[in-house]
Amino acid sequence: MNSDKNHGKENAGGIPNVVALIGPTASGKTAISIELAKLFNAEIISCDSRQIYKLMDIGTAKPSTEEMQGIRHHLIDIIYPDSSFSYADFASCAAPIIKEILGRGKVPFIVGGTGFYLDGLVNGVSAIPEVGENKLKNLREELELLETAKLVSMLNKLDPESAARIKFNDRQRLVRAISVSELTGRPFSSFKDKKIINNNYNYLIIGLTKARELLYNSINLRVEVMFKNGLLNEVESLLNSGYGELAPGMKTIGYQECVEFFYGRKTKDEAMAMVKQNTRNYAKRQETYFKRFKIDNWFNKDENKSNDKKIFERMARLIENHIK
RNA sequence: GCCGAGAUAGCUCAGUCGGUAGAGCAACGGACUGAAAAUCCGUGUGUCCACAGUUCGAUUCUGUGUCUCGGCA
Repeated sequence: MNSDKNHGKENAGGIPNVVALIGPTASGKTAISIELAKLFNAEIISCDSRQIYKLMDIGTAKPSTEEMQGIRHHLIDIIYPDSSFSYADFASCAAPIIKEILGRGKVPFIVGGTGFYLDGLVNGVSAIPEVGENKLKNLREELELLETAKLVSMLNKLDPESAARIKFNDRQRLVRAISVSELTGRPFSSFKDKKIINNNYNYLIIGLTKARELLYNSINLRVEVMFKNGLLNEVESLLNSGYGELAPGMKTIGYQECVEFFYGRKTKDEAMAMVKQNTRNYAKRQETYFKRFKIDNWFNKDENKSNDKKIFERMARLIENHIK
């Protein structure tokens, strides 16, 4: 899967170059990204839907200040766990930051595991008009009370195309499609054209992963370390601060299971086992999503430390060719 | 040692009034237009513990053995 192929682009028309590193959780992105950032005078834009949350450090494997080694990181710690942050929010926040970084003569380096976020930035998001957050929220809450069959028949009337495409049990997508159709007066499926939010940068996307079994081992180990480092305390203090299980930020692997423990629905061991299990399942979903980027710059880490060095060097060469 | 219960998919178990079997979880694969660490979909051959008996046919009934878990000693 690894490739030495030269991806340096001619960059005609002066389109600015941006580098992105994706990979499943626990693949080792953080450490290598900081080393690469040091080498290329880059600033990192986190592409991680959980590290955006303040007060959630241990369970999101957020890099500490020491780990960052002076490399500037963006889009970490930007909201509290009671707010949500959509992929469109990510695209519209990241675009101006990329511009700023380029303005400083530095390399914008997007790093993270939220493929959907990167997708929105690179391929654009749909231009759905603002309908008012409260209206949307109220309608959504109303719809969530309805039976699935009812939702399906509603969507069939409003937008048969979406109804045909959305899987029958996928209530989240049914509710979304109905609310957009209803509030905009246009079928949801009519918004499928994507709009590029930024200035259409020239992206180099690099992937970092591990063989499945090794990845699962790393995940299991990382979860144990999180518990040792006080994940339960972190969750307890979030609960004490009023962030309950319904807060968007708390719908996070590692947090939801610990909440179950504090509510007496699970033992500590069960909670930890569930965190491991859910993280493994999540990593698999991430890998499926990454396939849509159709990149051939994938690197497989293994247990051999000397290969880490080779991977670093190959990535560095790719980046060098891309940004020159 | 005796009495009872059990042995079926990687795990927990259901089932077959005798015609070689199926759920949940795991695993694997997939989808993804503002919740994405979210949400949802698809994929089930496994000496049905072993041996013998009955039977056209046994994973199913009978016997013996082995192992596991209870209880009593």
